[in-house]
Amino acid sequence: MRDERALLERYLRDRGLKMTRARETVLTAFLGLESHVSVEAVIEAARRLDPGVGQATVFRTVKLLVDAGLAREACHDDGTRLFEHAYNHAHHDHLTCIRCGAIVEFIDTDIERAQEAVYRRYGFESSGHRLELYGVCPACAAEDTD
Amino acid sequence: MRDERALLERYLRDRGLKMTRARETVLTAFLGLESHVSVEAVIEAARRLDPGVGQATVFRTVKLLVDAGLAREACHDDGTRLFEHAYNHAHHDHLTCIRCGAIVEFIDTDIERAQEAVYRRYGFESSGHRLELYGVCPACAAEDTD
DNA sequence: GCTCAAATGATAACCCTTATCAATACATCC
DNA sequence: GGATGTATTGATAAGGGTTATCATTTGAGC
Ligand SMILES: [Zn+2]
Ligand SMILES: [Zn+2]
Ligand SMILES: [Zn+2]
Ligand SMILES: [Zn+2]
Repeated sequence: MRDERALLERYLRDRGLKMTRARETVLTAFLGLESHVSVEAVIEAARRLDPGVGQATVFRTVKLLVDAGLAREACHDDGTRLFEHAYNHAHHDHLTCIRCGAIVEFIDTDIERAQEAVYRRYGFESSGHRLELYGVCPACAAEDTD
Repeated sequence: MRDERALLERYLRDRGLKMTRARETVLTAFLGLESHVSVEAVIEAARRLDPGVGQATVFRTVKLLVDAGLAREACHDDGTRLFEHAYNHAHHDHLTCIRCGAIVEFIDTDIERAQEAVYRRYGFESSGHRLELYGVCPACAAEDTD
């Protein structure tokens, strides 16, 4: 939290932008939420801290957080974008339950390595990837057999 | 084309729906396009065949094609959904150039196998996945060095 | 042909996101 | 501390893609 705030302040200062109360509110709200949140969830959380914050400001600030390296866009499959913490939160992929929405974060070195091989095979320079595995989690599968 | 039409007719008949001129137009338009097309592209193609077709109908029909197994939703990263042919078009993943938008379709058995291992590791039942690799294609990379 | 439910197309509504803009808040420099 | 000038804010409107509404038309089966 200290670190994140310092990181944002530095990011802003470096490009002549200002650290404002609204931005502080949005940062605090975002950091207080669990990962994979919509902007709407951030808006609600921010307004619990300060009811007057405008939604346009939250959209703008979340974009700032992404640029500053504090947030990262995660899976967005239904038209709504989701964001997760990016600071001290290494790259990972997602395994999502199509029933209950549970999300498992995982990193698999075999997959990562094989992806690198695909880049080489086609002569592409890598600039990131998005991998979402969909399935039914153990809990939901157990309900099926009841 | 014969097969696809028969497939759609059967799908419709099986659930009391009707094969209409508009649906035939949309099917023909979609099949005549190369893969990874937006609904808007299908609308344009359909209206070249029959200017009177409504856009709502195209949206509805594309959804039907997906349900019937003739189309599949592909990558949609900017808010616009893309669709590709699904009949006689096996599963594959995508390698996309972030400069020119070129798309390479690939299938990598190592990746597929490693994904199965992830499902087993977390006890999930697999129901499909989406893998998009992003990078810079050889042509665009060559431009950079000019 | 007749009948009735399904389908159409024009339009409005919807959701998420971005642009506009006058009013305000911030950092810097006296 | 106070003035200055730009960045930021929040309310609102606009935007793009998609879906809902609904009177009218079309299709399949009898
Ligand atoms: Zn579940
Ligand atoms: Zn995550
Ligand atoms: Zn390229
Ligand atoms: Zn494809």
